[in-house]
Amino acid sequence: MAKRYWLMKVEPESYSIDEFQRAGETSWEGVRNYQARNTLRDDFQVGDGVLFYASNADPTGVAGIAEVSRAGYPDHFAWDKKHDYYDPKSDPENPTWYMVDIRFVEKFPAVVSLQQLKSTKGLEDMMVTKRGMRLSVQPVKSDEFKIVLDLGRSGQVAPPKAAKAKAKKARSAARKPARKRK
DNA sequence: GCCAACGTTGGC
DNA sequence: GCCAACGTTGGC
Repeated sequence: MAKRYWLMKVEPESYSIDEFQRAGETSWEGVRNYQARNTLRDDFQVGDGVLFYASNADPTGVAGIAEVSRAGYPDHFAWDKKHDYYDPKSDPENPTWYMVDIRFVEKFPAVVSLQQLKSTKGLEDMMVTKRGMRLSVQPVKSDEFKIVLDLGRSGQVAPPKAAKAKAKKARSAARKPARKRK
């Protein structure tokens, strides 16, 4: 099987690239979305490349690189009643949720911001650049991985605020009326 | 099986 | 903190 590439999201508040670098390796538990579960369980292979993406961060974006060090295995945190990730639906005989392990590879000199990803040629199809994309484990094409890797290693900084303001304006223009809610 | 309500994600 | 987008739940 050819090497594949993934993007994994995490909020620095729960796990930062610096913590990851110090630890060297970490388990990746707590994914509670079926689509992401399927990917972890069925598609992750040892040696696959991972873009470590910091969400709700400053700046939000790809902070570095990891590699898969253990393929999908049952998320045992789902069976721990006292744990936040506890889920009574998951049966040890037939686990609902899966996790993987990843190993730290490198931290970029500067985060490749979401804004940069959106404005870089060749990354137009990356899922993470799509509005409203919440999937926490996403496939990445090898070409895309390469582009992000080059950007990250170059240490190029994010574009000026003007670009952000422009993007924001375009977004609100596209916004539809809110759904009615009680 | 529909769909409104709800809870969560996540950019800003 | 705001709020749009999304996934899940549950009444029918």
